[in-house]
Amino acid sequence: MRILVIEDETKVGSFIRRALEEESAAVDLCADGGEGLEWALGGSYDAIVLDLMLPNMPGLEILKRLRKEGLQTPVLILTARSQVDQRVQGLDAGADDYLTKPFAIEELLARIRVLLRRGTGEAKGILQVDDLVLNPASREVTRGGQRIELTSKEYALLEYLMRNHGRVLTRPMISEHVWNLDFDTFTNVIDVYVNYLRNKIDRGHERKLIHTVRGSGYVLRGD
Amino acid sequence: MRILVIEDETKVGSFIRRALEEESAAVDLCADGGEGLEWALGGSYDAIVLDLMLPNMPGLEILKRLRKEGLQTPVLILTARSQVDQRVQGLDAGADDYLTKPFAIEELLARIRVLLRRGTGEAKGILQVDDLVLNPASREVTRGGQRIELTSKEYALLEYLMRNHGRVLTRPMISEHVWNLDFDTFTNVIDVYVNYLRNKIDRGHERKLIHTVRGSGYVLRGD
DNA sequence: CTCGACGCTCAGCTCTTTCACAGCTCGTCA
DNA sequence: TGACGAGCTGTGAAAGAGCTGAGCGTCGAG
Repeated sequence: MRILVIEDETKVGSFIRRALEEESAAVDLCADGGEGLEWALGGSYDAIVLDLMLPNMPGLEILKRLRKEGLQTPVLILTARSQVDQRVQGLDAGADDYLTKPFAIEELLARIRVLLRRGTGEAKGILQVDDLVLNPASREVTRGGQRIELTSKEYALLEYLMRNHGRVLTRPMISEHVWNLDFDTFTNVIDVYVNYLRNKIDRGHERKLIHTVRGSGYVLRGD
Repeated sequence: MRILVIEDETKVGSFIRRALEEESAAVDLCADGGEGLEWALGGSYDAIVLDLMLPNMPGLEILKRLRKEGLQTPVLILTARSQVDQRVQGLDAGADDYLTKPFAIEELLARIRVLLRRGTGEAKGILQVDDLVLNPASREVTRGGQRIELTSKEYALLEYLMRNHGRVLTRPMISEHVWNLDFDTFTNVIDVYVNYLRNKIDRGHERKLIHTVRGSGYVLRGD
């Protein structure tokens, strides 16, 4: 789960970042409007949180440009309470939802989950591959009805695999989405965590869901 | 698939290289501008990734010279966020697309796929010859709906054959694009791998797709 | 402060993949 | 038809990709 937060107030920004990271998201925080636009265009994010009051470039402008470029990523805008008109303009410009400051962080998390769900088209936001089920809202994972306990990183990895099931995910892609690293670390963390996941998810099951694609990466697949 | 990456930051460069190689591309990495120009002109690449900020020679200069020499290879330029003007100049100078740093590797891969597709004119990037189908995005190959498992090299070879189906490909051409070797090694690896592919793709099928052109090379052809 | 959970590194092991090589087959041409 | 060379293929060695158990540092809870 890769999320971009464009917010100039550092306190608010880092607060949001922290909350999202505790939900196992990989978060990029950006305090500048123009910069934020570039990041959004190049970053393949799953969702964007956008403050409408920014230096250099008004948030509304960013939003319009993103949509003009054909970017479909869900955007949640933040506005001051008083600025009703901004909010309306924002929604018109292609925002998917809004929140007025000040807001409860719980509220923000909940709304982001809704947006993510909308994107995948999965019913009720629940991800399912074969008899493996992941509920992002409760962070609960089960296989064949059996509950599986995962650590934060394991969960993040599994969620990424499930949201992209059937697609081969290369190590650089995984490292970017789950670890938020944008360079090669020459470690085998990913292999290690895939192994952890296998032990918890595939061990003892007839049908394996996590498959290695030698020389390429990994793929989560049912059939 | 042969790709040239001209990028002086070694970390970024090797990260890109790795990502592309996991997509079965043959990658040449070059950290110097002048050298990069030579390579690009001499190398018959399918695509070029060009950082605009390079030592010795500005990336823009390289691009202009390439186009002046009549090279049509698709070029994806990388720019720093702030340098909007550079990017514009780059596009004017003949770049096919751009990406601003930092970018998600996934985004880069996706854009390169688009550039490659543009060349071949294939719809949605899916390659098809007779009932043999290759999906570069998911790295999946099927014949007559039947799934075929390929190793990395086998896949790279098949992709090359399919992107050039109907054309006779000589051994030096194959060796350059799939193995990234530019001299004759006096081996018969290519014959060996063509044989592997035949076993997986043509064996048991009435219509053979891989044909030997004695004294020349190989060709993938339907009917 | 202590303990356990977690994130991660590292090194040794396993098994696939890649490739060299040699003997074979088959097409071509005299 | 026979000789030659191009291409095919079975065998096995070497490399390397991936797996996994051991262990270390950090952080938060008790």
